[in-house]
Amino acid sequence: MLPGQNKVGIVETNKHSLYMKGMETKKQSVLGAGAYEPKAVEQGIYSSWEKSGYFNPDNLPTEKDAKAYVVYMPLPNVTGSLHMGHALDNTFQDITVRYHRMRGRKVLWLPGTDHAGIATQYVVEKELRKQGISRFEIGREKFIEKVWEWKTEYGGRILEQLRRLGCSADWSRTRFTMDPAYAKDVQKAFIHYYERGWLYRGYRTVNWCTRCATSLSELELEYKDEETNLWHIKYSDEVTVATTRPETMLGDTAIAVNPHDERYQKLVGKKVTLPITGREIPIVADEAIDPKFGTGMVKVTPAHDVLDFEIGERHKLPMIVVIDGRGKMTKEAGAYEGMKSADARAAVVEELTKQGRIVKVEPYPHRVSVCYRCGSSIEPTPSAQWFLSMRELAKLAMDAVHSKKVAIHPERFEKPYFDWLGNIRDWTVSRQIWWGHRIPVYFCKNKADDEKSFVVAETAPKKCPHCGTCEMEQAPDVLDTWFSSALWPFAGLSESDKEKYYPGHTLITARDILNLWVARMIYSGLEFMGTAPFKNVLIHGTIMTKEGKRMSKSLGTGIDPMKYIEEYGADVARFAVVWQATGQDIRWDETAVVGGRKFTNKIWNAAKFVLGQIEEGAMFPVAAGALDAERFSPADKAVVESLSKLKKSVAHDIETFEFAKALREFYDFFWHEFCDGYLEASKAQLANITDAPRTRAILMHVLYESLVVLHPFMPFITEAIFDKLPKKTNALLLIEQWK
RNA sequence: GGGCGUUUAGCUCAGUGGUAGAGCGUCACAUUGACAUUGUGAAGGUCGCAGGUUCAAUCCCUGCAACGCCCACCA
Repeated sequence: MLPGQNKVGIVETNKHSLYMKGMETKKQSVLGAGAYEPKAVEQGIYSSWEKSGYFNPDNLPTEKDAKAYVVYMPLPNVTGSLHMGHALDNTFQDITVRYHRMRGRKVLWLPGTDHAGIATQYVVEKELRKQGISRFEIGREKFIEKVWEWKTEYGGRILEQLRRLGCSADWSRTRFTMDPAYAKDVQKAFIHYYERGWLYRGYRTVNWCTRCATSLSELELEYKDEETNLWHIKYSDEVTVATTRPETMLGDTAIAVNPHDERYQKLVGKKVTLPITGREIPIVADEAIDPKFGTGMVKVTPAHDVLDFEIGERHKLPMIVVIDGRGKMTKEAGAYEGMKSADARAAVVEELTKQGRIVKVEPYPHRVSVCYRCGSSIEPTPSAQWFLSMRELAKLAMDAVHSKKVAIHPERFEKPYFDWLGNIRDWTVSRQIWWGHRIPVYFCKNKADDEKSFVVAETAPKKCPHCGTCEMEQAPDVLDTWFSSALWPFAGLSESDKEKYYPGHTLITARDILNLWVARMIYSGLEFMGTAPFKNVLIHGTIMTKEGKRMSKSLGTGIDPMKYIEEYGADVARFAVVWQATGQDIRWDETAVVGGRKFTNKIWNAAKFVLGQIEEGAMFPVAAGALDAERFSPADKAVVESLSKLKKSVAHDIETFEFAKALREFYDFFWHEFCDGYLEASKAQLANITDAPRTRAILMHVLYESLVVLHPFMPFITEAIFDKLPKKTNALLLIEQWK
């Protein structure tokens, strides 16, 4: 029973009221006299849903041949807490999931969390640092223990928040990407790729975060604008290069020019002396050089620039490492050893200036790459890493979308998808952090220097095939977090579920992880399961501040959806989000929350009115025959027809992912046609003895159908009202069938 | 350098080849009435700018501008 509710309350007689005539003995609405109070009922309703077991498709009272409808939840990071993006994303998912459950499908919404390697390690390291502990002091094993502790304590928070939002995911199947069964699939995938010859080890210049001390893939980089200089440095009378990074010249092993650049063709094959170090380096010709930029001559530092590394490979240039993995100058940097690279830059410029070699300094706006997790600058650094060849996998992913086996909505997002896959480079999948899936690779201890003395296997071989004596040692690297999340649609399922609940139907997410995650799930599904993991990808808008700025916790521009849930209830938060989510990016507007609040009030009061009119013994839903269409008044006819049109339209909208449109249509119907129009008209009809029974039936009919149609959007208030309807069974609106 | 998106009422946004719409806000009136978290009504828009197609353009085409986002191995 709701607070403020009064089961025995009697409606006061009202002599001035026409429609109340003859109804003095009617009971007050079972919804009581008070306003709707979401805070008082939402948690209770949610737990009755959970207790019912109907979030689990295996418990649904579906027809034998009911088709499965599966949605894989985009994995929130264990470090995360609910933000507006999650609220939008998960409300959309919940709408589709609740809708299809009501349409009789066997619905599974699979939830889980991602171990989020770098992000989580970063958070826990920060926690430890507060206690004055560095991860190196306590060592790998102990550190990982700490992360697990942290995960146990905080990792479930976001899932709790999703419950508060009303998400009807099957929590009994919740997976964490480092659960043993999941880890098994990750290992298998690694070994599978290795056996196919697509996964290989290489020593290359890769993107390296100097703070996290690990490699990163290109999708894990972010960019920051920086004002720097383009220094023109004269190496000799004939050779002047332009660079933004003078300190790396200490590691130069060539000068490159475009082969068609007539100015410099005669220099190709000659040598030049590198200032400061005095080393002689060759001048080579390479197509990658743009003759129009700078002087048309480029210093080549294969160890500290990804493009230069490739030039180096083509011309078999040596690599000289002058900056280490922590961003400090190495022994190779001579006098600059031990300096931070930024300081070395200043020192090198100073020295070159002294030597009169700086011939020009131009201010140069530049974009530098930074780590997407910690924001530290990226230092390209050579290291031994594992790479996944993307040629075949990218083809699988492209074909799936070209053939429309996977449809991306809106279609324009196909372009960035194809652009990325079409120009893809091999994926650096190894990371030098501790928190994550350790790669299933074992090295021979006795031939530690031999890059080829390893075995790829699920467990350490009993006997080392390389030396025959050692116990092999597992490689220290872990996998890129996205390597494991790419497997989510099947690795998140038990073996028997893989048969029943793969593939899914629609993946709903924001555009920022289209390639990082969605593309990788598509080819992983195709490679390992033989089918794409879903038929549709829905990319929704991004929620920004009202000023059009990105919502970000660190900038203090974020708005916490929990605030609205706590203050006005989940339905209002969901309403506000969906109301605004028309497809474009959203500039968050508080007035949508106001609208939602007013709307819940409207629904509650309309229901109160209808329930106050029904007679003893009346039952929901109304039998079709009771509607007596023959005798419909124009108002009756209008509302019944509108409702039936609305129902079709909302169903269509949900199936085509037009959630905002659906909600607005419902809003217009319910508020204006039903409340402003029919409810008012009904008052006169109820006062007339011949019209009253039919009118009551229509009121009941419209209320019932409205609850059904609105439930996917605003599940709590609709369930709260449904609960009070006199009806034959005690079933939940959650599984009421939308017919 | 390339691509994409947006530009409509005071604010946030829908929308359509033929009198321009919503939410919120504003103003007036209504108050024992399911609901004042309300009702009725009103004010408020050369639909970014310039061309073009058309009988007709806010909508289609071209160009421009502003804002935003993404991609790129021009150092």
